[in-house]
Amino acid sequence: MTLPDSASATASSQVFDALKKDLIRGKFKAGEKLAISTLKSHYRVGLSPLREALNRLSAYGLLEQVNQRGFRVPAMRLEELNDIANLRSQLECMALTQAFQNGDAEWESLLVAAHHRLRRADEMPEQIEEWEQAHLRFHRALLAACGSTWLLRFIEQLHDQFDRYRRMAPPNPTVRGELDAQHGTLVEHALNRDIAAGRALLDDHIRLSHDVAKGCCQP
Amino acid sequence: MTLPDSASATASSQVFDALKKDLIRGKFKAGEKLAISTLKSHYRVGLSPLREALNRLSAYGLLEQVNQRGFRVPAMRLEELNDIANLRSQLECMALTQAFQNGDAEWESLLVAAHHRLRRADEMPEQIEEWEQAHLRFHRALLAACGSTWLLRFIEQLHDQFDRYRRMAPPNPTVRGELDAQHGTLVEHALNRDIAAGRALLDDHIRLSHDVAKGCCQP
DNA sequence: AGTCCTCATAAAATCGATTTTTTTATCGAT
DNA sequence: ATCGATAAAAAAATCGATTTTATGAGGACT
Repeated sequence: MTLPDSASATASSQVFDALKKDLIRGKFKAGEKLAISTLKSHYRVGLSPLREALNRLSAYGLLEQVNQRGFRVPAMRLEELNDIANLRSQLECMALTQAFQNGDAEWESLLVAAHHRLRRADEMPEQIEEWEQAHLRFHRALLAACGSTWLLRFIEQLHDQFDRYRRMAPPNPTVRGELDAQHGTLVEHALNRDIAAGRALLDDHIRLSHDVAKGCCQP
Repeated sequence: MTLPDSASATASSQVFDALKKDLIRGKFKAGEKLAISTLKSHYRVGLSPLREALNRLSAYGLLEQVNQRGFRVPAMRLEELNDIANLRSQLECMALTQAFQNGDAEWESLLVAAHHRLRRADEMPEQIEEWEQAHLRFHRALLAACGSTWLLRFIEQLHDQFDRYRRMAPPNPTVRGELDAQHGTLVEHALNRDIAAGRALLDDHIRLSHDVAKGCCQP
């Protein structure tokens, strides 16, 4: 008897998820070449599902593939971080505008709920992964009502890219407190449908995270 | 002795390219489920490279993958076409602004060259694939100098999505002539660095293509 | 010394077969 | 007749082995 899993995970998708998480977490060195046989034993999967996951990850932009010489973790370049942060700011402000216009009561309550979970996670600084997940979900919830599937897709992709840099950088408790406070204010602006204030604050928020993330490129 | 190929293509990347082309061309029915064994014999490749290509294509958004039940060609929905066209317009106008600001002489000459090739292709209406390639390259060249790798990446992805709809729609010779003319005017605006005119025209251009492409959803 | 070749090794890519899961077909019970 | 269970067939996913290609060490030649 098999469990009625939400979506019975194949080995491919499991190792995809695990690898994605580890790549964003910074478990691998930037620029490192991945040794397939090592990954195989580490993630306990066969060659085929592993290669399928690696192929998906390079199409997603978390790996680089060169044709006859395997897979490589992308380098961390300040120039690219700037590109990611700038674009992220533009796209998220675009989405915020639409979300504030289209969002209904259901959106509001999901956003408030996501924010509540994030504040709970703020209180337990030792559980990093829980906070990271709550944080990602909060930002998703903020823009979820924007109405554009493709915009959300690109924003998610940029967010993952951005996090790869941010999580590599040394933490800054002062700034961290400020960032946390901004989340609450963002919710207020959302409930007030104050687009101008929301955009300005989200832009600040990303700029501030950007400053933190820069710490990973020039030590 | 092996040929010093530009980048020795693996079976995976070859079938990826071929499948991508066929998907955009509309060789498969929308919503169709892909029969792996059929593809295998059609593209003359083994299972592993084929599956790797399919995985890449679903990460790219040209296929949908459901975990234990294979790969499916995405349906064509008017709503999605609208989303793609809107976002494409926004992102391309963004890129155009930056390209007009940053573009140097090299950019100008590559753009003029790409336009020249496109006009040549216009003259031979029977060679569709050649025109399609020239057209894609022209639009790439127009925005190439924008300076943002990630923006270009997303635009390329949206362009592929858009083309899947456009190429399914019945051709409209009248509009087609107008669209062709717009390409020339876009080059003029680029050389004049007239950002406002360029954005307005590019927006029109996409809107007009959008109208044509709509023909595929409601026959 | 430096460059170019050759061979040995390691890694990537591919194949064919096997295992697992889904889909379809069949049959019996209500 | 419809529903549900079961068995057979088909398809997807995975494995292990093989083939192909890149990498690196050694040696001959200029």
